[in-house]
Amino acid sequence: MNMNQIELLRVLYENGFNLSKAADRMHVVQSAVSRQLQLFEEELGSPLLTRHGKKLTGLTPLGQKVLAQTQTMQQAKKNILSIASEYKNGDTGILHIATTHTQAKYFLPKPIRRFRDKYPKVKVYIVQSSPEHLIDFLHNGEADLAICTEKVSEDGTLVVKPCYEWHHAVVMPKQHPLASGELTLERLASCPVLTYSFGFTGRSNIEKAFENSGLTLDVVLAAADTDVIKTYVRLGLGVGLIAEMAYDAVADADLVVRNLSSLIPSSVTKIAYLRQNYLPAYGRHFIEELLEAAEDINFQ
Amino acid sequence: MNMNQIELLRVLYENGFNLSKAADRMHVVQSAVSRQLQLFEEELGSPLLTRHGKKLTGLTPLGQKVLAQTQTMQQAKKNILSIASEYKNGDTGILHIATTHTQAKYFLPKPIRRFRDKYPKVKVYIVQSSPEHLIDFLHNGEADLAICTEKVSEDGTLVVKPCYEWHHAVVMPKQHPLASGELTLERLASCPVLTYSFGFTGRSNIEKAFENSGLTLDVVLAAADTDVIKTYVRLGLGVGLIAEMAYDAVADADLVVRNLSSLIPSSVTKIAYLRQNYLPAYGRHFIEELLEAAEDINFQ
DNA sequence: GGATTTTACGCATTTCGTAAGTATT
DNA sequence: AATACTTACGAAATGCGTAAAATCC
Repeated sequence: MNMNQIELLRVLYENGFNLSKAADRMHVVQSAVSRQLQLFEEELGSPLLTRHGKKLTGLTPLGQKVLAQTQTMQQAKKNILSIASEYKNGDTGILHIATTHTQAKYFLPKPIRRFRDKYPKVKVYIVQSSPEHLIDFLHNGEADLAICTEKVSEDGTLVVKPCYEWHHAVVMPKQHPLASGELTLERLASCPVLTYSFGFTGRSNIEKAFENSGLTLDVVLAAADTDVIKTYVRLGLGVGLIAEMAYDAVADADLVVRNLSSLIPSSVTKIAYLRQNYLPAYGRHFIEELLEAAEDINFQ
Repeated sequence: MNMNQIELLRVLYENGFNLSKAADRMHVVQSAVSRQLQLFEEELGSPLLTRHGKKLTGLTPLGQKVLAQTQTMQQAKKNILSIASEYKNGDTGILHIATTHTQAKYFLPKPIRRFRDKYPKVKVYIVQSSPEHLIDFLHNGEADLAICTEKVSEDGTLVVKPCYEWHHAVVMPKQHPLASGELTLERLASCPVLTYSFGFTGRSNIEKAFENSGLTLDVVLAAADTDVIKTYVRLGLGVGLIAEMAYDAVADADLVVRNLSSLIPSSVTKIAYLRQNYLPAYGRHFIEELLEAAEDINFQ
């Protein structure tokens, strides 16, 4: 068993069990990986992959379990290189942050700015995606940290730190009827509503609030992106249910914002990373920056 | 970076950073490991080991961190071989159980007997030691499971399952004054006491009970082993504070036993194993046997 | 027939072992 | 003086690439 065989299994998995593509990915010829796979299976005494004739079709039950182990091995290898690089190069490196549009635009700017002042030689790459994919990015090594509000299941492989608590707010044009009078779920339910797509930015908490009241929300437009929602609110399509921090007092001065903290359960944005993923010192400091920025919000 | 270099670091650590011994352990000549170490350090760009001249003296900070990673890599490698072996050989293998004398003698016999009936081809090796070393056995791969009452700190690397709850009891010769009348901590404190050594079989709970009452226990003999304690109780050295399940109604019929459940906090014996250690099916079934045997005790 | 995997064989690289040299205690 | 580590060099083993054959769709 050697590193290349370990890597091969993962690369095969990521490339539809296509030996030729896996060979390309690993910068060797097909015959080489074919041979290595044979040797690996021979050593283990059982096939790792299912075949139709010669063609590889998937993992055997054994292969699935072995794949899981190879992933921790490769993570450890990656960690070793990362640790060594940290010692050699000091405060240089890349931090891959998986997050959503809302966090990237309304929460991260300040902590990232402060982080960059302290660690000018560390590059910060924001990997933006839908919440359900953020954790995947952690697992497949495309991100070091995930910052998200929903879908963070604690399965023991993740370290999850609560970051800050926030509420939703409703935004609407100034002349809208909801702009005055008491705000109730009933009145909200009577309006066309624009809000986040399923799985985005606390959408599930919005659902929950209305379900508990036996009301149905009339969502006429769902978007992943607060700016899209605000754009259509301005066009008069309805009121926007957005994260409170996504309202900008200056840029959104033409809109009325009303807090929904008493109507919709608060959401908690969390920081997550793989327990087995080594975070260099600058990564840990970045988390500290996030938590400091979060305190400003939690105690405001 | 290859597997041998990874293994080398751990073997060096386990052999006092002695290259020659490490070479023996790995069944290669010294010059080979010397060269491999150089190559590894060269690849990482910094030394892993501190040196006085040519002699290796210890790990650098980098080496310490890398060692931690190499250990997870080797664990994963071990898991792969174990998984493959499980597929090839079915219900055969070895289960290494780290535990103390008390558990081995008074709790394990029944579940092990039942387990052996179901898995006759699995060998059960009991690695007996002091509680403080049991967890070490897990970490250095000498045991798959640990069964112990004390010193199980949950640091995230362990899976800890509570197994059964039990109390201490006091045993004494039949004519002893404590054999009749109300049992109190005061009366116990007035007797010479024989009990477990520090760190053994709930000894800390005994301490706690007396400390809370402001009483001092007069321990005239401490042993790791219930049978030793009972032997000296029979010689009249004092009363024995032992685990309730260590009293055998038949063999110990010459002794009086009195329950201390109202005086000394109950202890919980736990099952622990490394989260990252792959347990074959028979290992998981063994845990089930333990938990079943535990239920008989908990609900008796 | 195009794509994919396997097999065969020679070449290149890596790793090891022997042996000698250098440093440490 | 004995033990421990490094260096040098030839030998063995390992892994790769080219090319051709076999198989799949």
